Formats: sequence, C-alpha cells, structure tokens
Amino acid sequence: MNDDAVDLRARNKQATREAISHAALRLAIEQGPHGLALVRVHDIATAAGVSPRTYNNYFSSREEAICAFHADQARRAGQALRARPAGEPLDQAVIAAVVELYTDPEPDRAGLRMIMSTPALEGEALKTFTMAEGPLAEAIAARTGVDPGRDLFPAVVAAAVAGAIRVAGRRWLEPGNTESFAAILRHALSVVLPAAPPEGPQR
Amino acid sequence: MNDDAVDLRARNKQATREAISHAALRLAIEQGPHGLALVRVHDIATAAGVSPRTYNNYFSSREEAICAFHADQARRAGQALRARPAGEPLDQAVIAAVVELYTDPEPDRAGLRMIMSTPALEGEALKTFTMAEGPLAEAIAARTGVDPGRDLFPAVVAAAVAGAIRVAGRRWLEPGNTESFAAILRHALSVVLPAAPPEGPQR
DNA sequence: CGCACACAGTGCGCGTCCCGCAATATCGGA
DNA sequence: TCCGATATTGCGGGACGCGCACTGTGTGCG
Repeated sequence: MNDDAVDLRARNKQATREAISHAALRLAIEQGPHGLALVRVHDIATAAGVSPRTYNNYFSSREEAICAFHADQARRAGQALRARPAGEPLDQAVIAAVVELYTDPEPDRAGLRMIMSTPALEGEALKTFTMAEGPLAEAIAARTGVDPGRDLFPAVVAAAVAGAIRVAGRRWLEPGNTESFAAILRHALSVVLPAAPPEGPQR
Repeated sequence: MNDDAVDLRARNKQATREAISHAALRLAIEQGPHGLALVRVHDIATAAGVSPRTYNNYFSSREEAICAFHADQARRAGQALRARPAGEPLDQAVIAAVVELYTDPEPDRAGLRMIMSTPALEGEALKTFTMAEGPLAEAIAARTGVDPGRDLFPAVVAAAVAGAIRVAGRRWLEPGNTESFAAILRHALSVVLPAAPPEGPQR
C-alpha cells in the first residue's frame, strides 16, 4: 500500500506478488473467457515458481490474483488527479488524469477482454474499481473545496467517472472498433463531466 | 398484459428460489457483516426447507443467493424508465423511475448495510448492478433517439445513474443520516443527470 | 564477526464447497 | 386417471481456503 519500501525484503515480496498475479492473468488468457475453471491453482503457482500454499498467502481466490494489476492501477486514480495543476478546471483535470493513467502503458486488450467477458472476473474487477472511487472522490473534493461529508457531489462524480471508464473500455474492446482508447475515454468522460460543483455554500 | 408465467410450475420454482434467497439473506444478517463464512450452505438449505443440493441448483454461491433480491430489482430499472410518460424530459423521467423503483418497498437497512460492508457480497452486488445497466441504457437510448451502437451517451448515463444510486445508498446507511432515501437519491441523481444527449446527428 | 530473531516459503490436513450424474418424487396437462 | 416433464435429492469426486507448525534465509544487533 505504501511505496516507501526501501526494504529489500518487502521488494521480494512485491516481486513474487506480481509474479503470481502475472502468471494467473497469463494462464487465464490462454484458457480463454470460458475456461476460467480450468485454470487450477496448482498451475498458477507452478508458473509463478512458488508452492500452491504460497499463492494462497497472497491471494485468496483466482479472481483476486488475476485482477490484482487492475486493482493497483485503479488505486492510483486519486493521486493522478492530485498531480494535475491546481488551476485546471475539474473536467479537464479529470480527463487529463484518467487518460494519462490509462494510456501510459496501453492496456492489454486480451487481458481486458478476458476480464470483462467473464462474470466471475468482472465482479472482482468491479469491486476494485469501486474501491478506487474513494480516493478519487477525496481528490475531487479537495480540488473543488467541497466537504465530502456534507455533499454527495464528489462521490457521485467519482462514481460516474469510474462508470464512464468502464463503458469506454467496453466500447474499445468491441470487434469493429478502430478508435484509440484515449479518444473513446475522452468522449465518454465528456458526457458526465460537465457536472459542476454546487454553487455557493447552500444546501 | 401479464408477464407472469401462466405456467404454475414456474411459479413454484420462483417461490422456492425466493425462499432460498430470503433465508440466505436472513441468516447472513443474523451473523453480521463479519460472519459470512459462518453461514453454511447447509443452514441456508435447512432454513429454506430444501436440500443443500437443491440450493445449489438455484445458486452457485452464497453471495449470489444473498444478493438475488437486489439483482431482480435492479433488472427492473429499464422497464421502470420505459413506464414513464413519453414526453417527460430524460432527467425527470430517470429520477422519477429510479425513486419509484427504490422507495416503493423501502429498502431493508440491515440487508443493505450487510451487503455493502462485506467485500465478497459487495462484489456480487456490484456485478448485478452493472448487469442492469444494459437494459437501462437501451431504455435511455429509446427515449432520446440515440443509437447506442454509435454513441456512448446512453451507456455512460446508465453507468452514472447506477453509480449515483450506489453512492446514495451508502450515504443513506451512514450512522448520523436522517434524510429519506428518496431525498438523497434525488440529490445524487441531479448531479449527473443534467447530461444532455448529443445535439443533432453529428459524430 | 557471528548470533539470534523475524519473516517469507512450504507441507500437511481438515472442513467446505461446487457440480455432474443418475434415481426418485411430484406436479401439470390431456 | 394416467403419462410425461421436471423439480428435488443423494452420492461421490475434484478443488479450494486456510489454520498450524516447520524450515531456511536475510536482517539487525551485540
């Protein structure tokens, strides 16, 4: 959760965590959307070079392991927004932050498609996505000067943004699509982001 | 005029389905948010008056059984919107439809709180919520005359609406809250619903 | 320089779950 | 009333999640 780990020990831990997660995703992709049940824990552990028991020390379900990467990335949404210049309007700041976050490494089409077309994985992914709304909402609150405890605006906008990202991802994966993910993302976000913070301190 | 299966057999099936689901939710509430693991399949089945194997014929996981009610309700979002008068503006129609859908039987606080404070259940609930976005998006598309295959507007708005409902639910459950669910719901929806369909047939 | 400690990795075993298969009970319709 | 459809159930296997205890290695202190 903290990246200050200069600790070499923690580094190895993180490395094996990523190794397991990566192996899980890779095997899942190999089996295709309908073969999740065929991805045995034993296979994941072997592919990652650890024992099945160790795998279980890091993740308590295949879904969790497979979606770990997206979870980590989603967690960065809040700080991505905070990194935008302070004067920037909310809508532009959010769009810029999200586009940057989700296009720096162009998302893996196969992985995304795998997750979005597998109910069990989709549930896990949605959970992590929702978890990321909290930090994002706080960042929005900080930028707009709204008290998140008093007004729903930050949380609702954060949820809407997360939803727009999901929809954009879905569209991007559609067979006949030719547009870039960034373009779709901007379009989707522009639908919900005109939302303006409540005027004045009323209500 | 009736979508109720004239088939009496299907009725019984639906009845036992609800019996199992209801029993599952009740037991889960009894155990509290941290005792989901203590709700054994055997207990649910016994409480519902069926065998464990039958329980498994209806649901493939505890989470699914517990969240079945919310799933069914979420599925009605689309038709709730279609039931609104045709001339009504999109924002008012959606707000009216959603408020009606989620306040006719006032939601069960304990059940909602149970689900939202249990990660495993939350994932399942989010999945069902997301599933409901499809029909809702189609209804929005039909009302606005937008082709959902060409424009993201319907899907994005549907996702935003679902997000707003979630946020409203969360706020409603907060300890110090005194407002009615309907009021919170209207407020949350009003943040994202100013969104207007794309002008003209461009893009 | 070495030692004791903390902690990641591992093996084992138990309890539970999910589900395919096949037999049985039950109910609706002709 | 009887037949066919299907809902329910029992059984058994494969897999999983996790607590517990042990081992081996890197860490920091004396």
